[in-house]
Amino acid sequence: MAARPATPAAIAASDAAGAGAVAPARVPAERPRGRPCAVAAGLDIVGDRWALLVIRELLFGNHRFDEIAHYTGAPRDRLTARLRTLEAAGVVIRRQYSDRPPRFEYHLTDAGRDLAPVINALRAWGERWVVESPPIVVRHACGQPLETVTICRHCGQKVRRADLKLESRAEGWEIVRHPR
Amino acid sequence: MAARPATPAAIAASDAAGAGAVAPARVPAERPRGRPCAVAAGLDIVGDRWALLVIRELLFGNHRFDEIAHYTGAPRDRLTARLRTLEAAGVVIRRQYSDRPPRFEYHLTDAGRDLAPVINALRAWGERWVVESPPIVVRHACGQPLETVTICRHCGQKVRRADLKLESRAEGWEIVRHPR
DNA sequence: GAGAGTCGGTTGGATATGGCAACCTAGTGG
DNA sequence: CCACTAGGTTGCCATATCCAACCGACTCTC
Repeated sequence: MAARPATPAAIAASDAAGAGAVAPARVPAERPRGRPCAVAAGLDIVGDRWALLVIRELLFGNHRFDEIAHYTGAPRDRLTARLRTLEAAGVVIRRQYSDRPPRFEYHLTDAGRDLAPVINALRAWGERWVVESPPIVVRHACGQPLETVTICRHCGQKVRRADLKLESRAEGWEIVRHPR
Repeated sequence: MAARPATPAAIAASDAAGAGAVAPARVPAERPRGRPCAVAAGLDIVGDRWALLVIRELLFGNHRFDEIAHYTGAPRDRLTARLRTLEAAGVVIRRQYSDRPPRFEYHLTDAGRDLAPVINALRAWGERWVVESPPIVVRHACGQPLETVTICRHCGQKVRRADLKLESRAEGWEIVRHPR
């Protein structure tokens, strides 16, 4: 598996190095509270108001600051800060495409592209439970509107909640104490 | 907090009657900017720092205020506020299980349970790109650690990004101007 | 019947973050 | 010279968030 640049430690380190003069950033540093969990760790990176929308636009093929600002609706200063933290987390890379004047584009790394399933799951949920009619239609190669099913890679069966067994490896953070 | 006008709450209620009928919902009034999009609409409901962690715990079987506060690490006042907005959005319901003293539990609605794929996708991403070793192991019924694949329901093929065709139905919000 | 503990919150105050418009720099085009 | 573009930065203010402390209505234990 590829490099894993996104550990909170790495972020904290690169932030301390003081590369940019921007936003003191909400770097995770520590999450002393709460269950240790990959979900929480992921949310530390993409769990704010704009991050996933930025990544949506990058997946759509909009790579420039003004495009992203326009299509997400994020305030420009927030966008600047978020792009920096996403870069520090290894989710996007900033690429200069013009020397003079200096101009930049933002692209997804492998880690960033790998967020597509998260966004698709969220889109599916939003379409089902929130919006009236989908403002964006995603079609699969087969020509039909995309409807996704999640299956287990090992056995090929559809994943149902009842079929999952959870096991906590963190002491003091047991799961399901009262399975009500 | 401006109570979110019972958008999806109505859906859950009318779900029984409404066959395949979708959402008498209206797109959240309060996102005047940015591309209209089910992802953004979803994030308006579960896109803050704590919402998905709360839902994670409810999926784990922890239904009481103190449990949720402890396992998520959310400050109690934030938790109160988030539970209220999630309730207003129809994602959780608040259930009294004791009259005297008054005591309450929080449970997921169908809409809330339907967020499991989002959380699983996020867990997969976090395990791959953020954490060193998964603090929680999810096993499928087949006995193997769960690894998920997303497939298209129509054709059964694995969904790859290159196979997706996007089509915006919102005027002025076209997609992919430079598919770089 | 005194004291401690449980549960589901509120309250107050400090701090961090977000939103907005205006501004800046270094160019290009006319 | 002027207008315009891209990619931000700055200042100001409003709101959200964090945290610890507190509270009310019980129950449990001694």
